[in-house]
Amino acid sequence: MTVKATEAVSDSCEIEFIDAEKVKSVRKAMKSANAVSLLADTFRLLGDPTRVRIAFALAKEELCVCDIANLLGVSQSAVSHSLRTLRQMKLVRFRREGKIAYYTLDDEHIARLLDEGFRHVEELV
Amino acid sequence: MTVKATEAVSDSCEIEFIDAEKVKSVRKAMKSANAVSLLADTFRLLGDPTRVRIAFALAKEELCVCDIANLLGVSQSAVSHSLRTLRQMKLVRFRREGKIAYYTLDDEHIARLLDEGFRHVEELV
DNA sequence: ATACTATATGAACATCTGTTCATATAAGCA
DNA sequence: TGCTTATATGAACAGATGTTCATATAGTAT
Repeated sequence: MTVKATEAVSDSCEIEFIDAEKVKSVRKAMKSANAVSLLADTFRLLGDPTRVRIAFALAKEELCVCDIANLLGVSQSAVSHSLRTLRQMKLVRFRREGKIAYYTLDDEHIARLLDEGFRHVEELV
Repeated sequence: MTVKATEAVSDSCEIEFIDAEKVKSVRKAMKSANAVSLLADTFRLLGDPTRVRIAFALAKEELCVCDIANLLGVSQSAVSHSLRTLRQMKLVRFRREGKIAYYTLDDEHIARLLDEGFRHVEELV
């Protein structure tokens, strides 16, 4: 079902499209570059064992920086840097109580991402 | 509610724990290092705009390498490299039909990860 | 066989990322 | 005022990552 292309990329393949119909429908459903970029940023932040553990811990309990560091066996500085990037992408939020900063997940989507993700990897055995 | 610690990390904070109870309960719930590592790998793979778009496209339609490359405006080589890493983490699977390799998402978890993720970023406005 | 083509892959390169170290800030207490 | 401590952050460095380029492989057709 090879069909002529309307806008093929020169470097990709010689023939234009194998199935132009499917490509067209997917192109129509495709998310905006901005949404894709934000989502990739979100996943990239979670693409690190330390931050996965931080996020998982914060899904269970509100915790301060010090307790997170001790829980994970990671330096305070490393945790603080990680929390900053997580904060910038709105994955976590925090409140200050005197000297202590308490962090939690920012919304339920993140907790569900973790759940769904763990369900996936548990199938990998 | 500061309590004595049983196993604090020296480099993290001077005092041992702010709230040992919460830390203890989180520690009990914590996933294995292996599961965490696999999940971080999974997220890291999706932490790239090109691969997010590939995964999203494959959530909609089964597509060959050539059509993915044209759809995204990316070189065939880049797509093939990306598909390889996605394949290695069991995020996608493929079937061969003659010269052509058709790819799809490997399981429903990945599609749900994308959905949940997009729902999160859409709240970032 | 040869020619063509869809896909795969190794190497190289520039860019990005996570941690460490040192230091700064800010809050509580003497 | 000082002293202590919980957190934040900038700089730097080693290691990882995505793309490109060149080339290899595998399947079709002549």
